[in-house]
Amino acid sequence: MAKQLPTEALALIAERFGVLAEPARLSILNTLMMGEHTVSDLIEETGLNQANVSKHLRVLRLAGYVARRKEGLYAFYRIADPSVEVLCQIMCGRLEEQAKAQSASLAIA
Amino acid sequence: MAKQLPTEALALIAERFGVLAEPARLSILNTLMMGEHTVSDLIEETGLNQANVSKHLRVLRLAGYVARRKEGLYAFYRIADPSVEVLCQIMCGRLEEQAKAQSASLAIA
DNA sequence: CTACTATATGAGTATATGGTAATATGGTGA
DNA sequence: TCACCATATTACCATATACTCATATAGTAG
Repeated sequence: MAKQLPTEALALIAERFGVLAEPARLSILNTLMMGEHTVSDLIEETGLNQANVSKHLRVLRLAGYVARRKEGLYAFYRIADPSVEVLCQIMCGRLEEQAKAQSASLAIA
Repeated sequence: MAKQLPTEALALIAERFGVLAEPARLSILNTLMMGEHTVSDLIEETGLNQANVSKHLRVLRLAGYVARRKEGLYAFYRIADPSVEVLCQIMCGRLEEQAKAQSASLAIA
């Protein structure tokens, strides 16, 4: 089915996954899935501090997951890549299945 | 569409993404997508050393991405979670789109 | 201009993790 | 038993990165 991917491709893919491998960034993305938000909104919603949110947004933006729109003093961020939601849904589905399987095996034992 | 996920769920999801955020592990998974392999096979296919492959396999196994079958001296590993392939395909698709968009914008400039 | 606000960034620190070498484990065969 | 093999694990080091504090940038209002 799949061919061996070249080293560079693997590195790029790993990097993209790495951007999602952070609870803080997932929290930001999760909030943005409900619509466009300013940085201030995100600070409030996620409970993270300002510098932290700003830095994570930078990472997300450089990876192409989110996009920015400036308006006056405010910066509005939004999801720029619809696949984010799909990826998270798949992960959530996996977690649920594994939790179910685990509780089932515990019930047997 | 999506609700705010609890902190614990975010941490778990991040951890799962983190397991995929490693070129070496992706290389192993990529090889396993072509079928069951022994550790020795994987060492040869990926070019990684023995300890390294063994460690990454442990991480993949604990995360539920791969499963192990022992037979005599050999350990056979296989993909245990079909969503791995989907996740990687989505990522590859993103990379291609972004590369296309980037070259297009360069052509304009 | 100054003062204020929202956001971005730089420096420093602490922690996590990948790579490697050495060793341990466990199965096989003489 | 011993020798050998495949795999797993441990210890150590080096690097990467997330968090915090402080500061910079930039827009707005007076």
